[in-house]
Amino acid sequence: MTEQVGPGAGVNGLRKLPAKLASQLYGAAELIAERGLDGTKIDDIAEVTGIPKATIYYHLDGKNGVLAFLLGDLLDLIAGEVGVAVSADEDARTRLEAAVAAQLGVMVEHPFLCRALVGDLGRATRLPDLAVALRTAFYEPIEQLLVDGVADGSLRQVADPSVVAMGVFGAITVAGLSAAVEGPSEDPSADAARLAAAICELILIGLATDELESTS
Amino acid sequence: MTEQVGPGAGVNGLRKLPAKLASQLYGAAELIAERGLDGTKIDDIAEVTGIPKATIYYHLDGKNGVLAFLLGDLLDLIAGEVGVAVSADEDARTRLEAAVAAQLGVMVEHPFLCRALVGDLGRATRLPDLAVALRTAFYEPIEQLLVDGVADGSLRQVADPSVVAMGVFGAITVAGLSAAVEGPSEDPSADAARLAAAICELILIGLATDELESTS
DNA sequence: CTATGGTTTGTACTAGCAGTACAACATATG
DNA sequence: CATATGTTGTACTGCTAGTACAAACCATAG
Repeated sequence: MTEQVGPGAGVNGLRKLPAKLASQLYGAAELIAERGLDGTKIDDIAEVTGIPKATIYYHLDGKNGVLAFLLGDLLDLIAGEVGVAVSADEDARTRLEAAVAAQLGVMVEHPFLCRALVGDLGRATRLPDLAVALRTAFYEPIEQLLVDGVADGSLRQVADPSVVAMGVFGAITVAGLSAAVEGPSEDPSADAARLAAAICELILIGLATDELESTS
Repeated sequence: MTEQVGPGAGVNGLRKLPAKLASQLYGAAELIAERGLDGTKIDDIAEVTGIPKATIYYHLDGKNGVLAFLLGDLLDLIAGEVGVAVSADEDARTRLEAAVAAQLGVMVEHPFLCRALVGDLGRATRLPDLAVALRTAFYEPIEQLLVDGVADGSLRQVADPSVVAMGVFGAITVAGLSAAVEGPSEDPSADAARLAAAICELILIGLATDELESTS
């Protein structure tokens, strides 16, 4: 309905955006995080970023374009960091711990983008590129690690791997999101480490005491 | 900014809505789930529900009112079912399993409402009632169970309870959401049971194999 | 200096939709 | 029947996303 095959650039109008404009655009993240994309007028974005409305429209595909640009960046960042963690030369369990830390690290460092992401999740998933990027950045690495872990013996075989992977993904992401909502952290890396430790504890050794281990 | 102290009814205009209209309104859930609230015109809602626009505005506070009504219902439902599970006469671990099952059960049975909820999460959290209801329905029961579990010895003491509670909440919710996005299930109760089993396995006994249990 | 082609920006305009106003009508209740 | 409460169609207002376009701006090459 909305976009077909953008003439030159990617699927949106982005990707060739001059560095200067890109950096200015980040100024809109907080606004969008606070009010949601719909509560944010294009003219407001123009004002806080200092980029005139006409220029925004020249490069980007309107409001959605702005969101797509910002979130696309965040997702690339996460995918990158997590990718490094995942492809280290360790057993899967260790890499899983590293991946958790990596994802939470990026999230804690970019609270506004994270909040914009949750707040406009619906719209984001309706932007085809972003839907894919979301999956790639967040979900797939975890899924892969669970498989690897079974192979190398560092993680347990579970009955329903895809549901478990989704659960792990949810645990990490919601923890990160809730931290982002609290507002910018004073010591991001410490905060991220704290979150990562708690989540790893949860997903690796669980909450049960060492008595009966039967489930059902 | 938006609303102050609604004259008569709750904070929105809802709660006294005639049963007939209420049931008709549910017809809008699928639409909103699919397109997001912003992609949905009030006139569309009027058409699919069969309730004339003027009538909608007579009872409800516009589009947000519709969303608030639908999600408020869902949240009450979840809070109810989970509440029953949580207050049973069992150890905390068993109640946690029941609560997981209860929450997932309701979610699987109302996929469209769930999708509407995620899709417009931003807006939902910006509607004061809903923000509270969200917390009450989803997060608080879990938090409480973790505390109880430590007290009665059925769950482990963790270093950072609030982060862990958030993680548990995320695991459950994201699993349920992802099931909702797949579309309506053919056998909701079986599906819910499958999800619940997987999530309980994850959060209770974790993924690590029984070797070294040190976390860093 | 001048021509050419991309970029930048102000201004004015169009179109679509949320929300409102209001009058006519319906239904119930005493 | 009278009054109150709910129901609905119709017409209107106001806001804002997005577009059109022309005038500047800036580079590079000749």
